[in-house]
Amino acid sequence: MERLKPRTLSGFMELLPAPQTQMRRIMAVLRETYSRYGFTPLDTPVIEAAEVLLAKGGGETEKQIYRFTKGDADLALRFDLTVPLAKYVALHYNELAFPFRRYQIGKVYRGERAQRGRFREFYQADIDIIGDGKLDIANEAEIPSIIYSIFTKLGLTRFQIRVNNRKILNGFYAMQGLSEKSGDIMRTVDKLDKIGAEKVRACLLDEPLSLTAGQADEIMRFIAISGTNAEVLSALESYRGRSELFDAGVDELSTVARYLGAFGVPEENFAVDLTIARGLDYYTGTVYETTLLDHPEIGSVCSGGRYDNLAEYYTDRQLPGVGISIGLTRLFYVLSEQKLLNDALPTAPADILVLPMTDDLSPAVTLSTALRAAGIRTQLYCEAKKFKAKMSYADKLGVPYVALLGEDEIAAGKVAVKDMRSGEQALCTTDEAIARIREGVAALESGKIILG
RNA sequence: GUGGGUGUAGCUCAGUUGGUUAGAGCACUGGAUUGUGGUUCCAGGUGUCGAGGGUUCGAGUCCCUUUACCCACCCCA
Repeated sequence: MERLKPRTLSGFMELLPAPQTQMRRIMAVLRETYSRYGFTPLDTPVIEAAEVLLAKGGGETEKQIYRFTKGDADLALRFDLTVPLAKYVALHYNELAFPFRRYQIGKVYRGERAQRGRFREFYQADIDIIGDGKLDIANEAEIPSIIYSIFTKLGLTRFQIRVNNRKILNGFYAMQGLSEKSGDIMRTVDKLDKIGAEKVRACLLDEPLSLTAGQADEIMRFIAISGTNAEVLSALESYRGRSELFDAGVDELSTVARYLGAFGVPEENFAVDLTIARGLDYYTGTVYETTLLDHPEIGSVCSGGRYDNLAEYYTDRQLPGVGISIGLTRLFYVLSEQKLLNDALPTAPADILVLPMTDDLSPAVTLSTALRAAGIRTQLYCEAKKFKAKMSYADKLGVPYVALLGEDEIAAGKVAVKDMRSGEQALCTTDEAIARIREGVAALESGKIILG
């Protein structure tokens, strides 16, 4: 028979059991943290009607979306979680309580060329707060505080949540008479870290932007504003009075910075940064971008912002919101590549493997049941293989403990518990075994997911 | 969509100016060792050399086409 060569599509992440366990651990931290801030879990279909996902139309989305037909139905795979949220909120408006706070961790699909750290199928972990008509500015400070909480819990310390405000940028460009070109200018300025000030200035002067030297210098002077958060905000004050939009943006940014401290985010973990713009054009106010200070080459691992009208394509109601998305697949890929994942944490599917040494499995079944009842993750090895093969299996799984049940142990009413790391073995009663394993597992689990 | 690179064993890769039967490490399986794994030693390899065509006495090697993957750009998480 001709066999097909097994393969996984490019741009689709497929993990082995141990890294999959590490991935799940990170997801668990996200769920717990989101939940602790009062967000409700949401799940929406991966497939939606193409017209729903493409309501906005045009641009990159249309080019990258996976679209297909099934019978007469024109269908597409979701390319983010925000558009499905907009549909969901518009559809279920009457049954939801506002502000509506939801989190969603799900796979999204983009049919673009796969690349290092860029996937065609990847997890996004989104949180959004949707208001009915209005949404207070304080929400825009709470969102990054959640990111701070998550990153800290994962074990990261050297990271920075960079914050800016689109109103400041749009107001500033309006002052310069450059409103028309503001989008392209922002995209160019956004590359400052990557290509440097000289090249950014050159891009501003070149086609298609073709700014005057005076305009370019004014922009370069503006984005060069840096220093502590207080210093940047105070520098912005000198531009006041020339654009209502700009002034509103400065007010918002100042408020967000002030609240962030109250939410417990240390000064060193967030920075007011005037170069942050974010590509997505639906942001209208605060924008965020989070980077790891020791790995700037990674770029943003989490970004988001404020939008004034989430569901405009589906309802007449004004539904402003603020949200952020963690690119989980990319984050995991990068952490794994940089060897930042804590491999001391157990990745075995069980805490103990019970190895029966007798033909009759009954005593082993009884023991396994007792261990499971005590909350210990237990795998029972049923196969009648050689002892060496059984031990080798335990080793490959990476289980920290093995329980040996042979005739001697059964006769004594005990079990031999072997610690696979030290090689030490002790004859225990079932209760003693439970206590010993619990203690050992608790010690193993106590580490952070990511090394400092 | 644009530009560059690479396809040889499950994985990472050698393979000389074209020359007999295509190799290594790792992984995997068995044994040394019938109640002790992770160390050591021994044994185990037909793989359409990505696919199709061409040049040649002869192609893994040279040429053309094609396809897949990788990297960068665009854009993004």
